[in-house]
Amino acid sequence: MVAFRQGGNAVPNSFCVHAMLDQSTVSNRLLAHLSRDDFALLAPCLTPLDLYRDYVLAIPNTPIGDVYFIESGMVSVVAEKADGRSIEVGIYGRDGFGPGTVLLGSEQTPHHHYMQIGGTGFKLSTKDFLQVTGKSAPLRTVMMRFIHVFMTQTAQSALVNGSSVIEERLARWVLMCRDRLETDEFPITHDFLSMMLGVRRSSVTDAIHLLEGDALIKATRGNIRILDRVRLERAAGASYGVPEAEFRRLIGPL
Amino acid sequence: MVAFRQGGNAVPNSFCVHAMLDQSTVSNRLLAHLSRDDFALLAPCLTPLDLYRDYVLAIPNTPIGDVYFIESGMVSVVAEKADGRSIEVGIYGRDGFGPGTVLLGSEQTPHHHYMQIGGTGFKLSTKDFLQVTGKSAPLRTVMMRFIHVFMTQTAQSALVNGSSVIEERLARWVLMCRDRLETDEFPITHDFLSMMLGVRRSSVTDAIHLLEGDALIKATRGNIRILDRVRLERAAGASYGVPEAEFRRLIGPL
DNA sequence: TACAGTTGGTCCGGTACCGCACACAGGCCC
DNA sequence: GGGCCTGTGTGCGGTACCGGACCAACTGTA
Repeated sequence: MVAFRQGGNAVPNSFCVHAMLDQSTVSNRLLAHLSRDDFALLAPCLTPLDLYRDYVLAIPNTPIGDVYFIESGMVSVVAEKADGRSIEVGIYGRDGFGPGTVLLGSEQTPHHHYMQIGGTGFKLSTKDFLQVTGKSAPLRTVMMRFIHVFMTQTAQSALVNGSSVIEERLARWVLMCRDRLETDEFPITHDFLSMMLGVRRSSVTDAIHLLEGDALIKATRGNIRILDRVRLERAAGASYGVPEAEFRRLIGPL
Repeated sequence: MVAFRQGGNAVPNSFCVHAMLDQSTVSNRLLAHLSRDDFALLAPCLTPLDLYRDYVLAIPNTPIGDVYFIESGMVSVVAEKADGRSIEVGIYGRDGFGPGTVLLGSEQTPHHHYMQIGGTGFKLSTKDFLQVTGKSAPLRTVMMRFIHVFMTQTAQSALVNGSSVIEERLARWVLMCRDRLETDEFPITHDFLSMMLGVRRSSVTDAIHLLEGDALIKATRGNIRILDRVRLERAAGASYGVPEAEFRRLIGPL
């Protein structure tokens, strides 16, 4: 779980919970890259919580009450068509926060945000988040830059959905997941992947077999393990890398 | 062209060009929806210019010198893969400005921005833009909200690229184009459309024939005319409408 | 140990779209 | 007029992926 030191007594007041958090122990990249002062501004508002699988961070077209910083696990951002078909337009984990739209002047998002892979994180109320970001321009800039990176990721999804075969898109997804989880192995079913990629479940099975055939990954029931990261990147081809490079350029190492 | 009154002499100084512009005559929706004061802040920095077809507003991964507000015509935002394949991730016209990334703390964008259909607009230097948006929170909010809408559009592109047939996607594109041009007829070739949609040129021809067969559009050499807007929306199905609704909710009527 | 629920492997016919190629038509310049 | 470029119509074989179904294998609970 998360490092968490109480300063005095952790009583919520009208504005923030006075919980003292040690910046050197957080694994969220945005929080870690904040200046000491900016972190001190934000930390008292953060409430650590367990983000179990399927935990809902945001419901489409519904006021966003809380903003989340992820420490571990992974969030899927999913767009849904009126006819019921849906597809993942982006993911974030310890590299970011969400839903970012609150910083763009929209108290709603048209997308689902939910934990695809369980983990932990912090939450703070939208109100507190806007108040704190309103106080510090550098802090706001870090958050904005993440939004830019996330937008790039969404654009990349649009690109590969329209121009890459499933095998490549799967390789991309696995790599993106790895980047955010720090592990080579994570729980995921073919069924979920089929929703993420917007394809048929058995097409995912086929694509997994292709990657397994090249000894890039090893799939077991409800689980995928990466065997050869470098060659997996090669398999993803031009699908993978653009938003990741933007992250490093603007924020820092993943 | 664009209504343009000079106040005194239009000499550039170190900060802004002092050109007086009448808010009631601009057709850009963002500029039109600004408060009188915010408009007065921005207007002196705006230089009107002709945005001819293929005019480049932004080159990928290159510092953005100028920001543009579109008065007429249409911009394509295109993502390109390392293997050369590219696809449109969004469009904007008199509904917006670009490249929005400068407001998100990135002086670059990974995407191409260029005039797909020629028109007119205003430009101002990135420096001026940031200075002005730094002065007024309400003005910044309007710009941010447009970025949110554009992000929604990109996400919608990801969704339909992965889950809709070409005919539907073409119908969506034509409708989006119409929304931004105020005309039912506009110049576009099958070849360009094939790049936008990320499909084969002859697949576009086929899709056009399908829509023509239902008397929804009429295509002539290098030109498309909308015959029945309502039924065209029906043909686009669930592909069309989400970002448009966000625009109306957050900014105002198109 | 039996059962139920979940997950994965596989097979079917069907089709949307691909890559490529070639012919033809509209509009322009000499 | 003749030549030329750009844009459009069309055809052919190939394939990636679809929708749907069924069964086998694994896993948790009784």
